[in-house]
Parts: sequence; C-alpha cells; structure tokens
Amino acid sequence: MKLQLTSPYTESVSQVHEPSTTRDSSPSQQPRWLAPQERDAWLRLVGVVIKLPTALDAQLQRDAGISLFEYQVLAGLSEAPDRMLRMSDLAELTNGSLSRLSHVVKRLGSRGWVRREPCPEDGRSTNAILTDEGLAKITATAPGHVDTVRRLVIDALTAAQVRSLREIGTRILQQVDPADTFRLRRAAPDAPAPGQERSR
Amino acid sequence: MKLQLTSPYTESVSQVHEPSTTRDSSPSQQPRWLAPQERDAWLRLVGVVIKLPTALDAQLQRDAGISLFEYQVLAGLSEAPDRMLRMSDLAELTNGSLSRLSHVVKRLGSRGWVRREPCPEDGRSTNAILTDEGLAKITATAPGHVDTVRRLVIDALTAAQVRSLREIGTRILQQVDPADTFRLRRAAPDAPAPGQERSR
DNA sequence: GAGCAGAACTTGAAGCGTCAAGCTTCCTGT
DNA sequence: ACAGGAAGCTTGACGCTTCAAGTTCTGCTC
Repeated sequence: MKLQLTSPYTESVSQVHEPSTTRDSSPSQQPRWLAPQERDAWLRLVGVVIKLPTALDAQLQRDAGISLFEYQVLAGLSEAPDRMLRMSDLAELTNGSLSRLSHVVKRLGSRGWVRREPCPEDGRSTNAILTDEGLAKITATAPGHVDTVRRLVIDALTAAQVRSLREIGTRILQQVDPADTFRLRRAAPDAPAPGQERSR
Repeated sequence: MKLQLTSPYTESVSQVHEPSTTRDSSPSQQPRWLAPQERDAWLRLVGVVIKLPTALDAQLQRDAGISLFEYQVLAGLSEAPDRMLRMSDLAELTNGSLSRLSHVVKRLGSRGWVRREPCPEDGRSTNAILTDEGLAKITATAPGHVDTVRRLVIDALTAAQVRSLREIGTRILQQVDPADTFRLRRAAPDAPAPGQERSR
C-alpha cells in the first residue's frame, strides 16, 4: 500500500501560479494551496464527515431499524412543545430539505410514529406530531444512540477538545451557512447552569 | 422560531435510570446522557457533518459538474504514481465502498476521464488510470475547490484550531474505524509537540 | 378587494449509494 | 495438483435524496 496523498491540496498538481490577483470572489485561479498541517487537518475532517454518519446510521439501523435522519426527526419532535412542530421548523432543525422531510414523514407516518395535521394558524403549513408509539420508539432508541455518540466522539476526546470542537464547529457552520448563524448563538452558554430547559 | 433542543441527548426524554450496571458493552440501557456542553459540541459536529459535504458538492457541481466523491477519485489518481491505482486502494483512499467506486469509475470512464485496465500482477484486480483529459479536468477544478475548502474551513480557524482539529479528527476516526488506524499514523509528522494526548 | 409575489408543502421522476449475488482469480493445505 | 475458501471486482435491484413542477394559501400593494 503506497497511498500517500489524497488530493491536490498542496501544489503537486497545478503549475498555475497567478501571482496575487487578490481578487478572490471569482473562484477560479488562486494558487493558495494548503500547507501540510492544513491539508492533514482537512483530510481528517473529510474522513470524519464521511464515515461518522455511516457509523451512526449503521448502529441505528441495526438496533432500531431507522436512519440517523429519522432519529433526528423523532427526537426533534419529542422535545418540542406538544410533541409537534411545523414541517419547515423541523426541516431546519434536522438540517434537511423540506422535500426530504416530507418523504420521510410520510414513511414515519406509515409506521405509525408521526401524524400530520394542518396548521390552524397558517393554512399553508403542516404540523408533524409525534404519536405515543413514536415517543415509545424514540425513548427506546435514544440510550443506544447516545451511547454510540459517546463511544465514537465524546469519550474519545478530552474536555478541552470537546470545548475546542464546539468552537470549531461553530466557526465552520458560520461559513457554510451564514443565514443560520442566529441559531448558533443560542444553546448552552459555556458555564453549565444545569437543568433549565423548558423555555422556548 | 422556537427550536431549542434537537434530540434526546440530555435526560429530557427517558425516565429509564438503571443505576450503574457499569456493563456498557450492551448498547441498551445506559443513562449516560450528554452534559450541555457535550451535547452542544455534538450538535455542532452533526451540523458540520451534514452541511459541509453539501456545500462542497454544490460548489463542485456548479463549477465543474462533478461531485465531491468524483473529485476525490480524480484527485487521488492524479497524485498516484503513473496516475494509476488499484480499485481497492482507491476505494480506501476515498473512504468509499468498492461497489460505489465501481459505479463511479464507470461514469467517469464514460466521460473520458478515467480508464480501466486489468492489473498485470494480480488478475483479480483492476487498475483505474487517469487519462490526460482527466488530469486536465482535475487541474482545472482543483483551485476552485481548494479555495472553497479554505473559505469554509481552514481560513475560518486559527492555527491552533487547525492543529486541534487535526488531533480531534484523528481521535474520532480511531473510534469509528479502528482498522484504519495505521493510515492515521502516516502523513504530516510536523505537528509541534502536541501537549496532551493519550487519555484513553 | 383584486391581483400577484412568494411562502409552505407535496409529488413524481431521475440519479446515486447500498446490498446481495455472482464471477474470476489467487492462495492454502493436503 | 487440486479442492475449498477467500480476495477483488462488477452488476442489478431497491431505497432514499434531490430536483423540478405543481398546489394551496398568505400578505402586499395599488
């Protein structure tokens, strides 16, 4: 096995060296390749981004017969007031498209875990509601999933690394989805004042 | 928008509290929920893991008409000796299944960027080879992609965070795919004395 | 108060990845 | 030297996601 590099991130491939046009809004000809440590960090991240969801899906599929996305849908509803959420809110919460969610809710509906109901306040909207069976399902599934999350991520890191991960994730998400930034500002202030949820 | 929690990671859902059976190999009934900062780091990571590939795919699709995985395939070949790699090595390199790779190489072949050739040394193996057109393609595509990687990830972080990310990624990958660990040991040894490790 | 842009959602079709089979080729033991 | 099993790869079918319309409803604006 002689696999060494993974992709042209350092200057091995391209000889194109446009010396500092400094106009970087046109994504075409910048020679700003990655330094070795940067490239390395990047390749690790790509590995995580590809393999972690697969691993989580595998555990959920094996133990509960649902996908990670389905888990997130059920889990999101389980923590919502009245176990009910508008489709678009649920889509945003689960980082999924409305279309995807619509398909998934239909499947979850046919399994008896979710039902739909027109939203009284806005005729265009649909509310997704977690049924009792759905709550039972997510309640039964959660411990195994959380255990997996611990094993694969949290418990593999030091406390300092967990803090760092949180900050790094925030930074990346701000770049990837700036519109979403306001969501990043809420949630868990650094010092844990435990046991107060229930606001909204 | 009143979305607050994303999934039962803290103890909001389950009332199941088996007090310390301490047997954790059976992934069924552990009440070890996540502390708020842990949960928060986790939700950030999930966001990244879902949205980052989408963003990268979008850029590549828009500017070059290829997916991230296809990019990785072409890029991997471009850096290999003779621009040639056995299918299984390429699969491992790109974090993909052999089956997936086979389909993708077929598509890339029909676009003229890759060709297949039986491996002389091992009759079971197939070599994937990057054509001149394929090299031209990846050479043209790389700068825009690297620029995106910089914008979304590297340049959004401090140097210390990049180092941290590298270490965190390594840890997670060791958990997710222990068989792959040897690959994590190679690559970029120039990390400056990484203060703490070896927690478990 | 009528028309119109846009928001919220659904649906069907097309594309991609996974899974299970199947086909060669290689290796190991006897 | 040959049988059995494993490794490497390909293929087809199925399921899920995305994409592009299409529908219904809301809120503006004139």
